[in-house]
Amino acid sequence: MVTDRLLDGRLKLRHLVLITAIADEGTLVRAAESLHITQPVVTRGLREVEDLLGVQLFERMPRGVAPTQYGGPFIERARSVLAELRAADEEVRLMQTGQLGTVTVGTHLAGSNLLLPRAIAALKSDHPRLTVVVREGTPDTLQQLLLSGDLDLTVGRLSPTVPVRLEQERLHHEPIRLVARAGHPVHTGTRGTSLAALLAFPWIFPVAQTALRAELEAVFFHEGLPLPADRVECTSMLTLRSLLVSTDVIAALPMFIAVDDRDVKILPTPLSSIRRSVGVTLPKDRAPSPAAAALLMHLREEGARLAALEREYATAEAAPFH
Amino acid sequence: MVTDRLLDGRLKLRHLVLITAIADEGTLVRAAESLHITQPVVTRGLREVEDLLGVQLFERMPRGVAPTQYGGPFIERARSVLAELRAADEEVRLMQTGQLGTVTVGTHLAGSNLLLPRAIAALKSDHPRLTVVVREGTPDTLQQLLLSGDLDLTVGRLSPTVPVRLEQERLHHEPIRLVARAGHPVHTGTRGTSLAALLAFPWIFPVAQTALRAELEAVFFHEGLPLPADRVECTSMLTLRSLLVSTDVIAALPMFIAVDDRDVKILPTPLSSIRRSVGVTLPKDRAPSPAAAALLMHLREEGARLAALEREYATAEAAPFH
DNA sequence: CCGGACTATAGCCGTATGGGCATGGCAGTG
DNA sequence: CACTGCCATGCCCATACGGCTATAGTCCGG
Repeated sequence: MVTDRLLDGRLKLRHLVLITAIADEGTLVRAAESLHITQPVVTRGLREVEDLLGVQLFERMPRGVAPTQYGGPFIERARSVLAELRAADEEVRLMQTGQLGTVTVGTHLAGSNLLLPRAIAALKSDHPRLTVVVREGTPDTLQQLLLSGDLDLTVGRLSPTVPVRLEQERLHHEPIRLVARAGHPVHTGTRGTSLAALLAFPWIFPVAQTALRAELEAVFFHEGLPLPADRVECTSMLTLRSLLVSTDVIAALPMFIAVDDRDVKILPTPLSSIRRSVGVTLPKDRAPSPAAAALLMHLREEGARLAALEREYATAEAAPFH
Repeated sequence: MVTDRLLDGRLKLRHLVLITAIADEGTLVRAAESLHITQPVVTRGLREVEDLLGVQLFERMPRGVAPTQYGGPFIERARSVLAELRAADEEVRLMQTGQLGTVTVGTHLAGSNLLLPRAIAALKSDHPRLTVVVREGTPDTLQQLLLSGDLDLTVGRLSPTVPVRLEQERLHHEPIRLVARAGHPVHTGTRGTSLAALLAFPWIFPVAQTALRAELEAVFFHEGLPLPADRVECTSMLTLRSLLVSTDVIAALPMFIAVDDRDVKILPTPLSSIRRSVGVTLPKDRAPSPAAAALLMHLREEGARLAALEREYATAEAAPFH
């Protein structure tokens, strides 16, 4: 395998630098100057390469040296090798500063509608060459991917069960609200909007095993109510919204998803116990890549902004004239 | 200029080989085996590169090592650098053996119709990747180009004036014959085909300054005849042939050009004094490039073949029943 | 809990490397 | 003819390079 004459250790990168310098300067003396060494060293270095290749690279002339038939192509190769190395160096540096690279982020519904898109947008305007990969999945799938190293981080509702080797960071609270379509009878109805009254309508429930589902069930249990009899379990956000606007279904949605949608109205029904944190989850042991760190920074920024927004909404809801 | 961390002399090609070996083997121990060195050397070498780059290239795991985010791209770069070097090596070797490269050959009419094309064809079937450049020109132009190094060699009628620093090599004799078109009156005429009788027709003469022209003039002088009154001087072979087949013109042509052409018939008029050698001219000082040497070899081969052909024709012409 | 498979660290060593200086030779040029 | 650029050669020297051995540390599987 190491049968190449060139790669058996005798040829050094120095030699390539030397060759290109000679080619650039046209003279051994000037090449020596440009490399801050003495001329005999250049002569010897050139000799070494030529002996190694068994070929004369430069023709010696009274006014300097000129590439031979072999020299020309070889010089070009040398240049391209050096350029490649410089590029490799540059690449590493860019990756170090997070200007180049890939960050793979997992998400599951909560946080993915506002927090993540905003953070990605901000990240991209900072570092356009950064690649962001977003993968959707259920929380436990995503945790697997995090642990196996296929994901840099996940954004979403923080789970109460803290898996070892993963750490969570809260970014903002995103309250859950019950919603129904804009023209839904409940908005004008006389039966009120108590949880019990809403049991008469069909519901969309979060699919089992999600944190939100568990919380929602806890609410019903806490109020001593049965789960709605007529319910659909749905993971697809698109399907969910379609059902929501075209039928009389009731759903529990993260507040910011509901707020953003004109065809959907939030019900005043209190769900005080459901107020869980949205944040990022990332592996505890290994440090995030620079790219991941950059995204994380923007997630924190946008998270803080959303937290401020939430406080506004909270006070607005508390006000009597709403 | 030498500000690159990578190229300041600390990074060695060894390191690149090392990195790729590690990537290939997946284990420092196996990499060490494949390089026929001991494992600590590999560990240290890897450390050196990582320190140099300020980045971890491989993640150490209990069962071996795995490329990090930085490692992957860098390994690819390293591979491509090494591949480039191998290619450079290969290229030089191919050029050395004449399998790759360029040979530039000059030619002026004689020899260019059979000898050169055949030699080129033979060369190409040997070394398909060899580039052959053919330049046409007058003998003195070509000699200039030979001396300046723009030509590797020329093929053509050997000139009697031997320029210093150039040497000639005879390949075959190519006799000159007088020719006329197939239906030309001279073939059936009663006035014979003596040179004197031919003076009545128009002629095409080689352009001044060529060896052939001088020789032709010498023939007329020797026989005590004036030059034909009606004559055209022509360098273009295409034009010449066109005139030859469409008019009653007489021309002097190298035998093998005439032999090859069905529309043209050779006149039996003897031109004994015109029988000059065709051969190659090449610079005396510098050795021919491998590519040029390869072409030269084929020129000699084809030259010998043509010389044999010439002997056949000569005996055929001498025979009484012709 | 031990053994096996890796990697990491430390210390050692000969020699090739990469540099310098001085000098010589050679081909144009004034 | 002497001068001026260049390149080539020879000799010298410190050091870093590229190996080695021995050993320790860590994780996993049985």
